[in-house]
Amino acid sequence: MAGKRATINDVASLAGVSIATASKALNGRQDVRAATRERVLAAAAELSFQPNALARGLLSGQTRTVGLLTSDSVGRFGIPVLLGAEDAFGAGEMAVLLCDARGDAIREQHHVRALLSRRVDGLIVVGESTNPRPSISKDLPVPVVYAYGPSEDPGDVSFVPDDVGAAAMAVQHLLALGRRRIAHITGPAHYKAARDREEGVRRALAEAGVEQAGQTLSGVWSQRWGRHAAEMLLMAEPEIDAVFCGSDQIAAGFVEGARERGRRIPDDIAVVGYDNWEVLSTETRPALTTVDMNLEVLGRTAAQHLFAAIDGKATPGVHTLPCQLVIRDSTAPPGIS
Amino acid sequence: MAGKRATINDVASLAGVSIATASKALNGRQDVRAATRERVLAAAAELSFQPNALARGLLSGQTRTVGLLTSDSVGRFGIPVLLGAEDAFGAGEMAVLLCDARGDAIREQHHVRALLSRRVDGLIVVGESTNPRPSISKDLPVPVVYAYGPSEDPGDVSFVPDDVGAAAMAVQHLLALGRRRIAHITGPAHYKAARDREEGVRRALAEAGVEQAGQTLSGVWSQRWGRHAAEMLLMAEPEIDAVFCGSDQIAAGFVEGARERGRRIPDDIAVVGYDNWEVLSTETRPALTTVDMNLEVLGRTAAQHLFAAIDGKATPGVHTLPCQLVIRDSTAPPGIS
DNA sequence: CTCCTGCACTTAAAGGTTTTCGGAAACGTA
DNA sequence: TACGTTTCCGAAAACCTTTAAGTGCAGGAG
Repeated sequence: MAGKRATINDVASLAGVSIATASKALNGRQDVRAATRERVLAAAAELSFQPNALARGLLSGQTRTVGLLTSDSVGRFGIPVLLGAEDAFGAGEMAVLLCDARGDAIREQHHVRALLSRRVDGLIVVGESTNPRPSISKDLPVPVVYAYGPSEDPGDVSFVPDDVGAAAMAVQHLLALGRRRIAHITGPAHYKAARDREEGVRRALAEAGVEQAGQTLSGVWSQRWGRHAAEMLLMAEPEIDAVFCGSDQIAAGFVEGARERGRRIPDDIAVVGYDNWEVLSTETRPALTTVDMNLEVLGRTAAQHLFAAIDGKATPGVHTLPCQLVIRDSTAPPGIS
Repeated sequence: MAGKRATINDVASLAGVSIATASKALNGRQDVRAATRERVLAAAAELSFQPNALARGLLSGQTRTVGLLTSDSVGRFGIPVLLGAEDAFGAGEMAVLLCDARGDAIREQHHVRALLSRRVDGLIVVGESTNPRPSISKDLPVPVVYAYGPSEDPGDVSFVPDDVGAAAMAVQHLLALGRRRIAHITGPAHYKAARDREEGVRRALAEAGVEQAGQTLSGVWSQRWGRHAAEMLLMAEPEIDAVFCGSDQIAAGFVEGARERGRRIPDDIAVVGYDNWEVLSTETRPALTTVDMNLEVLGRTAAQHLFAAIDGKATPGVHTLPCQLVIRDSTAPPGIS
C-alpha cells in the first residue's frame, strides 16, 4: 500500500509542463513536441501514474462500464453468458459490474438504482430461464439488452437461443439415422424452453410424416425424472428406438434407466440430450449427443449489441440465435458402436 | 431513455435552496429544518434524482467498489466464491467489478491496472486451484485478499479450505463405520489439493493405527479416471471396503466401475467424494457422501476481511477455513441401505 | 515594418458532489 | 438597546481530468 496516488498534476510538475500539455501528451494528441511528450511519458512512468477514471467519466459522461444483472445464483446459464460478455467487453477496455438479484424483484430494483448511480453506460439482463420476464427498460437513461430470458416488451432488445429450431434439428438427426419410433421427455410445461422444444419435435416429425411415439412426458429437469420416465416409457411404448430429452440430466437418467431394463444405447435406443453440460454429456457412457445453445456466443452477441445501442443503434425485438448439435456416441450408427 | 439526468443542482433550485442545503438534507445531516428537508426530498423524488457516484467518489476517494479477479473461466470454484463475496458486499452497498484473467499473467496485469484506474477500494483474487500463486499485492495502493488459491507471500491475506482436515474427517467417518481397508484415489500430484488430501488421509489413518489399502492412486480429476482406478484397485486390492476419492467426478466413476465388477455400494465398499458438486453428488445412485468446501462462506469471509483491510485492519497470513462432511447414501451403514 | 499563419504551450472552465466556514436571522439575557 | 447564542442556510473550495480558448513566438509574405 503505497502513499497517495500520483495525479496528472504531479506528472506535469515533474515534467515541467502544464497539466494541459501533460494530458495531451498522455493521450497522444498532436500539438505537443516530441521531446516534451517524451519528458511527460517518462515522468508518468516514474510516478506510475494511472489516470483517474472517475474524473474522466465525470467529464465525458461515459464510464466504459456496464452492469450485468443476473437472476440465477447457481449460474448454470448465466455464467457462460457472462463470460461471453466479459470477453466482448474485455477487448474494448470495458468493465463489467456484476449484480445478482437472486430472483427477487425488489433486490433487482435496488441493484438497478445502484448501477445507475454509478453511471454505467448500459445494462445486460440475464434471465434464469427463457420465459419472458418483465421489462426494466422503461424510463431508464441507458440502453438495456436481455440475454437468455427475453423481455416481455417487444420494443426491447433480447437474445434467446433457438429452442424450436434446435429441437427440430435433434429430431432430424434421429430421423436421418433411420429411427422412426421417437419419444420426447422434457421438463415442466411452465418452462417456455420445454414448450418450445416440444414444438420443434412436432414440426420435425410432421415434416417427415412420422408419428411421435407416445405423449411428450413432462417432469422436472433432473436425472431422477429421466430414470423414472425411462420406466414409464419402456412400459407404455416398448418398441421405441430413439428418445430426445429436454436436458442432459434427463438424458443421463434415461440412459441409466433404459440400460437397467436391458436396452443398449445407442444400438436399441438412440438418445439426444440438451445443454451440452460437459460434466454430464462427455463423462457419461456413452457420451451424449446433445444440443449446445452456444451461450457464450449469445453473451458475446448481447454485449456487442449493447455497444451498438450505446452508440444509438439499437435493434429492437427478440432475436433467436442458432444452436448446434454436438454428435457423440449416444447416437452412433449401429454398425460402429 | 429519458433526457439529461437530474443533478443536485436541479433538486436545489426546484426546492428553492442552495446545493449545500440540498446535499445536507439528502444525506441526513442535522442542521436542516424539517420543513426544508421535506421540500428537498420531495424535489429529489419528483426528479428521480440519483447522486452521481463518480463525483462523490472523486471527492471522497472511496468508490465503494471492489475488483474481483478470477483465473478459472469455467468457474467451478470461482463462482461460489464470487456469490459469497457479492452477498457480503450487497448488504453494504458495495459493488463488484468482475474480471477474468483466463489464467494469463499479462491479462491479469492489464486488468489490475484497469481496476486501479477505476479506483476500486480493494481486490479479491480467486485462484483456479489451491496451489499458491504469485502475489500481486506488491506496491498496490489498495488491499488485496486471496481466496481459494493463496498468495505465495505470507505477508498477504489468504483464505483457503482446510483440505488436510477435511480429508482426515472423511477418513475418520469411514473408520467410525468400521471400515478398515481404506483406499485413496485422487487427482494429479502437482495439485496441492491432491497432496493435502493425501496428507489428511495419512494422518487420520496413522492416528487410528490403520494401514492404508494400497498406494494412493494419482490420475486426473475425471470420471473416466475414477472408472479406470476402480479396475486397477479391485485387481490389486480386492478386499477393500472403503474408498476416499479426491473429487466427486472420480467418486462417480469409481462407483460405476466398482458396480460393474459386482461390488455393492455402500454395502461392500463405502465411497466418499469431494466438492459436493450437486449435479454429481445428489444425482448419482447412491447419492454421494462428500466434502463440501463451503466456498460461499469462504468468499463471504474473504469479502468481510477485505472490508477490514480497507479500514486498515488487515490480518496477514494464510487462513484455513473448515470444510464440512455431507453424509449421504454412499456411506450408509450396511443394515440400512 | 506590419500582418498573418502555425506551432507549442498555458489558462481557465466544466463536470457533480461534499464539506468547511462564515453569515444572517431569531431569540434570550442583561 | 447591546450582546451572546443558537439555528438554519449559502458561498466557495476541493477532488482530477479534458478541452476550448487564448498567449507568445518564430518565420514568411506583403
